[in-house]
Amino acid sequence: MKERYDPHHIEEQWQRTWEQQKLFQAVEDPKRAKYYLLEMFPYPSGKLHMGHIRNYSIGDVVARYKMMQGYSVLHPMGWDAFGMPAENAALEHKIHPAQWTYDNIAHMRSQLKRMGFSYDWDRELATCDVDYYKWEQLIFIRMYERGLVYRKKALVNWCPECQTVLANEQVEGGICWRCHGEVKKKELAGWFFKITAYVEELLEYCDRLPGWPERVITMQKNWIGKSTGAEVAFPLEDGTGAITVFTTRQDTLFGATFMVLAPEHPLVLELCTGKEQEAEVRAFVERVRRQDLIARTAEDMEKEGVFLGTYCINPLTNARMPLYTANFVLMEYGTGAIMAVPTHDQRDFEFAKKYEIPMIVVIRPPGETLDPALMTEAYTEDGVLVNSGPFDGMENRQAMEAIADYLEEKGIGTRAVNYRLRDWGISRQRYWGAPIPIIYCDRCGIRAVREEDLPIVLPLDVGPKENGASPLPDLRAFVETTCPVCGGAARRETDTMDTFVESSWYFDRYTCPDYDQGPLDRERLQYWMPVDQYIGGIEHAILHLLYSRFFTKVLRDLGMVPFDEPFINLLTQGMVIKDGAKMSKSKGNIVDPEDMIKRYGADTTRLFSLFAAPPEKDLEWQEEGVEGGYRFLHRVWRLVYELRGSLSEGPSPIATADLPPELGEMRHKAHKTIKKVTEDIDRFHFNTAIAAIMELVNHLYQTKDSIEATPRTKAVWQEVVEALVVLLSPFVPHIAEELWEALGHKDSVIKAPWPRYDREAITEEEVIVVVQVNGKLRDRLLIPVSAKEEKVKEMALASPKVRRHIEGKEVTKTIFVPKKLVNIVCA
RNA sequence: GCGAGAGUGGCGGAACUGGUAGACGCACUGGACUUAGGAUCCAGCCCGCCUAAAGCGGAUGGGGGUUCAAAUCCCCCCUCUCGCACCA
Repeated sequence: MKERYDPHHIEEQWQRTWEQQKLFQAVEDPKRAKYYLLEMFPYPSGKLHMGHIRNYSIGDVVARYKMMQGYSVLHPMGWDAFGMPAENAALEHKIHPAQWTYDNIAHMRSQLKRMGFSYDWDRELATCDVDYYKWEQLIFIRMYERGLVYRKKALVNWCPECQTVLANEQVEGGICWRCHGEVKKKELAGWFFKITAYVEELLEYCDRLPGWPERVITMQKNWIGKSTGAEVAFPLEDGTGAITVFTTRQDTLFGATFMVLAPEHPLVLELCTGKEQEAEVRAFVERVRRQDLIARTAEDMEKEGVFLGTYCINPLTNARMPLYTANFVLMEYGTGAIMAVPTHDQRDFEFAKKYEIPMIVVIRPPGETLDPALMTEAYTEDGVLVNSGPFDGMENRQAMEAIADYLEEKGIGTRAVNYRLRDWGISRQRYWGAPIPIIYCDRCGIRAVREEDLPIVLPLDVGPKENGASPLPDLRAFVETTCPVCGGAARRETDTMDTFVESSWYFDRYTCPDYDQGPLDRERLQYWMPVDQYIGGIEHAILHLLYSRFFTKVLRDLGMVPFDEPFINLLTQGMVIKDGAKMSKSKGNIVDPEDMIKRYGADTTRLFSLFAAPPEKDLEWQEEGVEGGYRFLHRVWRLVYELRGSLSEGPSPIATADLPPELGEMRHKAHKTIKKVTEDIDRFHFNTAIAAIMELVNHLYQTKDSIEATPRTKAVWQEVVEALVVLLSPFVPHIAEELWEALGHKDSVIKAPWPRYDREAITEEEVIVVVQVNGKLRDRLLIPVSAKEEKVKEMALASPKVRRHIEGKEVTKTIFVPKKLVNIVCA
């Protein structure tokens, strides 16, 4: 054993050993309980960043810990390898996206290996491999057959920068999630996954995911955005039809005084045609359409609209209601038309004030009356109905039900449910993605590729065009094909799939990455899935996590997977921060993991990222803190080095009972540490687990020189130092292996069973009992645990420090908490 | 505006179900060893009174409450972070 700890000397050596011995190979062993630990796979952007290091260090602790506990562990790694950056790099560096991607994968793979993560590399997959995406194409076809995929022309989110369509989930406040550019609206045909077919189940199962963070669940529920109310038909005055609206406030129906249609609503132009307002309406619609998305949905956007020159009839009051079109009504939600109740909806109120539309109060606040002329804002709270015919005097909550019943009876409307969730648009007008397996035939229409004709291989002999556009539409060899039905000439779809499709099922494929009879090998899938613990960033709270849940349900209904939800437990780790801001190139506050490894080694890098903050919180990267971790590892090394002569050769049984006090104390401390570290890892408190190990090391330093080396001492030292090394191993595996070997072991430390604490060793014989007078700490007493309540109270009262404070006072009460405290209350 | 979470030393953070506030680490200060040390070891390190110690008092964003006892529970307020945001 070397005198000094030298991480560079040992780390790569152990990494080679692990690889050669295939120590982390996952095996489907029916005799053992399985544990599937998964971290979100990375996009191969070039090199690892600190966020990756943190994510994967957290995962590795859990994986190694579970392995040592005897679980059969699956801990895989792979690459989310399709996507835009590869195309950008292609243009910038004149390199093919595939080349760029595979180069990056090679580099990042070596970085991951250099960190010593316990992956089963035999299961590695890259989503841009045909062997992966061909199965995705098969799933697409199955979904198409079931009507879960459809094509439609729609007003979609278009990112001019990325030159592609984005799904709703991929637009954050009008900004592209990837390039942060402004998103426009554009009319375009594309393919959609019918995620709305599963909306109820996705919502319902939110409450059956107790292992997920509350806030992720909340975000998903909000995104799904279920609201219940009614659809009501308002007949047009001229009898030519009706306008249907969705409302959650049917209790305010008697107060609806006008109607508003979204500018994109198909009836807008039809209704104003031939009216004197026509020109004005057309101009308004044009103007709103040109407004960009962000401005139009901004909160402070002035509400404006124009009268269509037409009226509806309120089916309950028979009142005439003018029809408007206005910028604040969205075509995407509900029916694209609303009934407006200015007295009880703030938006309608503002609009009505501006255009001087009549207002009728229909809900009276408790003990008050409202005068529309005097109102300065809408009254949106609960109350009692007025001006509502037969419903007058009813509580509005009840009126919601009563009026819904009434509408259904009269055939005017029905109860209805609305969701914000829209179908998932998956067409991307990009090259570097999985081709959508569809063929257009002039005679037979749109046809799915036949299963036996799969895969539709993405041609690699072309790349993005000079202007960034996809080369596929111009590539005759790709586009020109034959119709699977009539055999005549036909064209291929040239859009590729959203890369979120790949990441929606990769975790399933890890269970059987070599399976060639279909997407998934049921037997192996059944053994491993669902994922026991998933770890990744909060930024996927909706996107990837919602899509994956949806996909799981689809695959279940296609008979491919036998479960409802993919991830039992989810841990969302915080960001890595430097100088108070997220690490980013533009801020210039990047710490490159590569530098950290060069300077301190992988173990120190891992140690700091686990010690500096609990996983779910943001982590501030501090160089001094890293130094501290490095120092600690040196300290551990030196401890083992100095004790190397005082250790026994083999294990020998030890009983706490007959040990001299300082040895008993040492065992006591060691076993308490085992307990603490085990409990802390179980609840992901890695920072306090490491702190506990540090305390043990400090204790050993304090006692080591005062203990004589007798055979019995050696046995205790051996036990304690072994425990120390084993406890450290999930966090800093390389140094642990080296020390484990120095302790005389032939097998890897990962083969050592996770230690169990000895109940007897952690039993306290004496405890410190705190004595308070009127809740203030006055003394601490060392008291045998066996001491009875009366005895302890007696001792407390006898303490001079206590007596000083109760002198001359009357003791009214004494609180006794066994093994903890005595509180003497006096007047 | 709505929803969620968080405010603890100079800093990162501890404190599981109310029971010693500040574990552990960083930074800082002093000492030892040393040719030297930014290596290592030991000690100190919330604030105030006091030369110091003992002692006493104060302290977990602010204010109030419950309790023998509150960082922890309840109410009000302030600040910050995140998510949603004209969703009818």
